[in-house]
Amino acid sequence: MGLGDPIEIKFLIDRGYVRKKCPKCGEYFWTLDPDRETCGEAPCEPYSFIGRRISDKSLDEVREDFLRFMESKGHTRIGRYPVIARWRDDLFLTSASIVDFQPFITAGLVPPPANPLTISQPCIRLKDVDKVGPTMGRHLTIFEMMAHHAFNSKEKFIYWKDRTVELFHEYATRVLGIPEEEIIYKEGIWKGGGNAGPDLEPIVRGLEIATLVFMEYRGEDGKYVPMDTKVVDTGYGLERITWLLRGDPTGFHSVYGTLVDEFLSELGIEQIDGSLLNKYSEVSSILRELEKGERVDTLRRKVADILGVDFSYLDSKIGPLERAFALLDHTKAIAFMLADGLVPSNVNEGYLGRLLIRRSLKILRLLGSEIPLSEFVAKQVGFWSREGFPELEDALGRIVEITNLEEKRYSEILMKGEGIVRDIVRSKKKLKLEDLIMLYDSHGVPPELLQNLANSLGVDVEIPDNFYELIAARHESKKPEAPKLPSFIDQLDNYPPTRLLYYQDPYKMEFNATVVGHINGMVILDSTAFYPEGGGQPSDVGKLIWSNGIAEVSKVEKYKGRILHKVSELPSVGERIHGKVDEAKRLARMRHHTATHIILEAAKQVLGSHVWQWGAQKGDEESRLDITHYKPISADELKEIEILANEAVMKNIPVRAFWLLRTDAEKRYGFILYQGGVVPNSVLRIVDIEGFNVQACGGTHVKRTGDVGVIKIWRARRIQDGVVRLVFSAGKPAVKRLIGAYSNLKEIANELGVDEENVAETFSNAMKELRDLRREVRKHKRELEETRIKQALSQPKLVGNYNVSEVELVYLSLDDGIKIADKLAGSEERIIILKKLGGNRAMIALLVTGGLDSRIHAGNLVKGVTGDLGGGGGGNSRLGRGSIPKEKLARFIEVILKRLGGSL
RNA sequence: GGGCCCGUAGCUCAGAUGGUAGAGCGUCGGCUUUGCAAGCCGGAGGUCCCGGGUUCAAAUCCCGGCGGGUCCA
Repeated sequence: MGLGDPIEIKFLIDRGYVRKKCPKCGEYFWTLDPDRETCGEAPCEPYSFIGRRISDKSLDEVREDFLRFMESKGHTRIGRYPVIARWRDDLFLTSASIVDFQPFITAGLVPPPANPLTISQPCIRLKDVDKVGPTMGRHLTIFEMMAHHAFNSKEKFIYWKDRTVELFHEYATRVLGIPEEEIIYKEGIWKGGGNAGPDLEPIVRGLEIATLVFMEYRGEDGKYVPMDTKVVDTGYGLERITWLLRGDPTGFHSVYGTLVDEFLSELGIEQIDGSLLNKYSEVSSILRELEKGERVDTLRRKVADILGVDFSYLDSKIGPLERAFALLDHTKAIAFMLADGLVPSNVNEGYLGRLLIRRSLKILRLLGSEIPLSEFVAKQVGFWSREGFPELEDALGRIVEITNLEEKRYSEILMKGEGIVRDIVRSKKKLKLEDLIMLYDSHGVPPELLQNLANSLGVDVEIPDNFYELIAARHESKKPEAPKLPSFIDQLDNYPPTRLLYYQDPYKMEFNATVVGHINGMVILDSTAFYPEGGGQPSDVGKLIWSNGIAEVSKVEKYKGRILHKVSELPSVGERIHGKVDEAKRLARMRHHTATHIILEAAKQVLGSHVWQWGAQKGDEESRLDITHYKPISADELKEIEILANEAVMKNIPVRAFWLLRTDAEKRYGFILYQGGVVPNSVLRIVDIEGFNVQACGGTHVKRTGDVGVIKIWRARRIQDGVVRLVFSAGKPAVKRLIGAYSNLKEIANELGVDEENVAETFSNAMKELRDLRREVRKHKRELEETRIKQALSQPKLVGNYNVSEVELVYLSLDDGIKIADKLAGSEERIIILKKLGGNRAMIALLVTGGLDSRIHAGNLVKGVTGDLGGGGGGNSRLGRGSIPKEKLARFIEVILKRLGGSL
């Protein structure tokens, strides 16, 4: 059976279901009613559940009923995973329950935490973010996917298609109370994450409430081939099911209950007539144009037509509601993301968080609300803490703080944007598309928010429909190339995997081994103590020594379990060698590596659980650790982190490294393991600083924290939004630099004549004094120079018809001299020559005042004369300046005076 | 990771084509006013982020660094 074949479920056939084809959408479906025409799903048919209540269960109750039912059918209930997909490097957010188990469990490489299992997983999807609100609850960015999963391997079969459909069927009829004849099963094909399989989508009263996927193929060379593990991947939309049961006017009423009214009254939006909203919801379900990218108001016009109501009336009623609904959804998503440790940023998942926060702020502004966003988010925290997620409450303080910081930053950006718009309008009298693009692209100001401002400045702004596509087009760039595998990668299979001595004993620096082969000028041994580059730890260097040779090892790499040593000389295959790792370097790196784990933990304890390792690089003298944090680390916090880290050192805690099966490790320690990135293995190496910190890590570590020695953090600086880099040293280099720094300090203290404790204060006093003195000196210089210039002006030489004065500046720069001379000359007709000697050149300026410049062009005059004298110059008609060799100065004056005299 | 923008007085920012560093707000002093809101006059306040280069001459042009912002994936 292949993809696209009819999906024949014995269970359904036995119950009398027949297969039909929907004339509207062309899809195949199964129904108990032989006379049924269409597949029953919107838009082929409108919703028929609105206003028809089956039960009034809340979201929380529906969730609990589901999980209990699946437990009664032999499933083990497991807790939710974070909405940030920490265990994956190909996804930022958890977008489906199956995401929790990919890729290792679905591929059969790692056993699942339980089998079969049931879960209700909060998921976030930003793909349909524009539709949240307008579709009255069909689309949400955050929703819960309830699921039961079974992982069928060759060794162990759990259940497959029939049982899956049977489970759904019993749940729908017995637990939810839906009459059997109302359930329609639509056939489909599901693809995602490299896997595929047929699926059945149960439809009830126009709404698809679940997807039952039978994952049995994986993509290979453009074709789908059967998988060894067949996975039952179901997804039950908790929000949709609750909506269906309650028959509320919109999905938001079902999900958010009392919050809907609270939000509306806070926002000052009036309630809308319930029956109109019911009708709007029903009709909107059949208009799928929106999902094809049609504009919202086009959709609304059509609905107004169908309902026979005035468009502008409908628009004024529904518009604000839609925004409030979107705000309900976004603020819930924000609460979950921040609670799960997301730090807003301009990159990665941090950017997705910021996107939702900014969208919400934009909504608030468009609604004219001045209530801080954090108040709405805090309401969500309170609400969902009571509705099954008590863990949100613990993060409330941080959630509010981050939201407020983001709001503050956003208003700053908008204010800046307004200023830029005013400037543009003032100078160009219009706002062009390229200005809008610049504003958004460089400053983050969305054009929608500029319309009011622009109108008030009397300028039209037209935002093209494809504005954001234009932005995207500007950023089209080629995708980063996949990391290149070395050409010899296939030859590696000819050699046995290397035994890794550095894991058996990280302190073993000398060893004996046999050469098993060469590749590309690099040596493969049967075993080695050389650590290859990886996990931010640079590769070891050292020596290989054999009977009649010796070679420097300059670099060590690891591919497919084989370790390659780059050497200066090749020992022949079969040769017994003695290896010596550069011990000093290796020990320094081990200390730095363990110190990295210690500092990370200290930072988490001081700053909060949102702190996550972003990247790290170990060195010999200095290492760095980048962590996520939403504001700069203060000096006090940094001290606290340092003290905590050094206390961990002094406690001399044992550091243990061992291997664990991935699932067991996750169960035992959680996803906090994946600090250094996701390890793509089914077995993880765990580095455990007992009772302090645990991480999955492939590096070499010291035996006890005491071996790290002193930890000193040199500086903390933001390397990008939401990420702070800590630069530190551990052990010897830390001690060396501390000693050096202290002796420097002493020297300065000596110089200042105070003891070390008072250096900072004394120095800042001295600086202040220096500033004051400088100011005073400049004042005096100015006064002295001014009297000299005054004197020169009072005794001008008459050259031709001009009053010419000549001054050599002693105290001031040429610029300052010009200023003073110009001021003193006032409106009198004067020609002033200023000279300033420096090095072996003379700088000169010729100032022409009182309108004389209509007859003499100072710049040209200077340019001509200096040019003849081996210098250069220029300027405008009032002021000419230039420079010449010092010894030509007298000649310069002579020529200038001659020309002034003769130029009549 | 890639692109773009920015760094000038305490703050917000001007400073085409290189040639005497400015404005508004704030601050200080004075005047006007019964007082307040405010108005008028005057003063102080600058390592033009740092370092190189080009040039007779760089806030301005070029290169590098540091710092900030923003967009995209």
